[in-house]
Amino acid sequence: MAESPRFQPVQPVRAYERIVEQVEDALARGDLAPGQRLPSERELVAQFAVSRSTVREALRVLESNGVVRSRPGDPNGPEILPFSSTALRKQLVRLARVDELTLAELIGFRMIMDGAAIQVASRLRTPAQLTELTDTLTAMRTAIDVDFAAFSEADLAFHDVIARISRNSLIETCNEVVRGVVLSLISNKIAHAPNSRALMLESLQHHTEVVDAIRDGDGTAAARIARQNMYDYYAGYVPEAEREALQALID
Amino acid sequence: MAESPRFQPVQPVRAYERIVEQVEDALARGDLAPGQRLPSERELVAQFAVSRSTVREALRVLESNGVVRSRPGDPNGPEILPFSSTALRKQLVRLARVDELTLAELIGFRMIMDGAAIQVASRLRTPAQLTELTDTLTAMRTAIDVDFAAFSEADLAFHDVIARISRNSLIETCNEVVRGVVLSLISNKIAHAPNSRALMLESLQHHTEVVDAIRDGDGTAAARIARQNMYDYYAGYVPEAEREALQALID
DNA sequence: CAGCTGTGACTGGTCTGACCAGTGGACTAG
DNA sequence: CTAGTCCACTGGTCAGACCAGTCACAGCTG
Repeated sequence: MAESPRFQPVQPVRAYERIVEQVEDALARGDLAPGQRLPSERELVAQFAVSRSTVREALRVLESNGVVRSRPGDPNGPEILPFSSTALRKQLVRLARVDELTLAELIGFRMIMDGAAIQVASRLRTPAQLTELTDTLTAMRTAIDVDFAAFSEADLAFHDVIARISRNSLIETCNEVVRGVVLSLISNKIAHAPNSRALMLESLQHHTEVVDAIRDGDGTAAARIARQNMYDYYAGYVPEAEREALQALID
Repeated sequence: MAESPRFQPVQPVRAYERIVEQVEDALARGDLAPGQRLPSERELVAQFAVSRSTVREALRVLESNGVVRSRPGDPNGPEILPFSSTALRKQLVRLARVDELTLAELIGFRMIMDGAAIQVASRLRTPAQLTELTDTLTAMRTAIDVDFAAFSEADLAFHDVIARISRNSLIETCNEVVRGVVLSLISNKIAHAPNSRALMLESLQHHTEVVDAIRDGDGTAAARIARQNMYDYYAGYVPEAEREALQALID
């Protein structure tokens, strides 16, 4: 033989995988859209010509991936869900536990992403978007007197506006996911919330400085301030030995 | 009643979910480690006191999440897998399709992450690590004469060293995942590989400039060069209207 | 007529038991 | 000690059954 073709290792394809594949392809092609319904399990049994066990295994995988949701008794069948970052977060949490991701790595990640989003935003922002930012600042200010939860919500809204301005939803999705992981790690390790009002005031001050820098159009400064703020906020939870890598992110 | 406690919406917990939960908890606690084996399905039926269907649905979910792998006939039972970014990538690909993530967003993400890693690396690098970097450069140079695949491999090794120096494996994991998504998107849309040798030479030149900047300890410059290089490399695939957001990342 | 209620046809969740092709370790023959 | 055979066991799939829950609708009540 002239040349042995490079063969690929082959593993058996299970029936339920073909079903998952077909559903995901239909979703990618647009034949299936969020909000639509899948036929009932027994109907799928007929369409795919397999047993109900097989259909159910496929549905369990799709459900675990956040593609569909089944509810018993629902005559409309399983529902196609809109994308949510839940599954992404789940994988990241797993990565954090199994691969021994440190808190410092997660915070460093957020410092990078948040700083970058603000840098882009200060370049691309329109005057209207700038006032939108200042509006969220006032919303944060009033939320301080209400509740810590309300303040968190206003904070989220702020970052949401930043993400919209920077025209990169991936950044914001990652930010949100990692933020959730960080919070869960911290609340697992440390019972905190000491003097939350002072924290909120400080955070508001920081955000105000960032918006000022964005107004000036100085993206580098805005990003530096944002990273510094996040460092100040979280560094207390990070072992001293790992702080150096975070400080290196600030200049 | 004095104050109505805030009730949580409740959804039924299915039996297979409890099984998944128990396995993942055992993994998080360290009672189960990659390489170990789960009991066989029929043994699990006895231990969890449920039917085989239920056990199998749990195993399908775990398998879909990259936690275990079942092989028919294996008397040792399902294998606990080490973490791999495959599941993470799967979710990201889904995000890209369903949430209409643009190529520009993905590339912007990589510009940010890669630049940040290089910035940290130029601050933290030891002399030994610096020579390690130059070593990978020479490896890339020799790989050019071999194969494009070999060059890609050397390129990956370079970024691996960067990640190690910057002490943040999350950055590198995300980089790798997004890189895979970008490549799949590009190869789907464009049949390319024109004059690959010139591309490799140019890429090598860029990497050399980055290492020079790292040697000088100028993190800002190193990061800018890296981002500029990535922009040059990918901008051709991005619609002009979306390039502005990428350019804003470069300064 | 509007509004409530009871009912029944369906849903998904779980179980039982069965068959098959394939695997790998133990056992045997050399 | 090695090479080959064999068989207990594995996971993949199927068929059929039961249950609790949901929802649409017919029919009743005011």
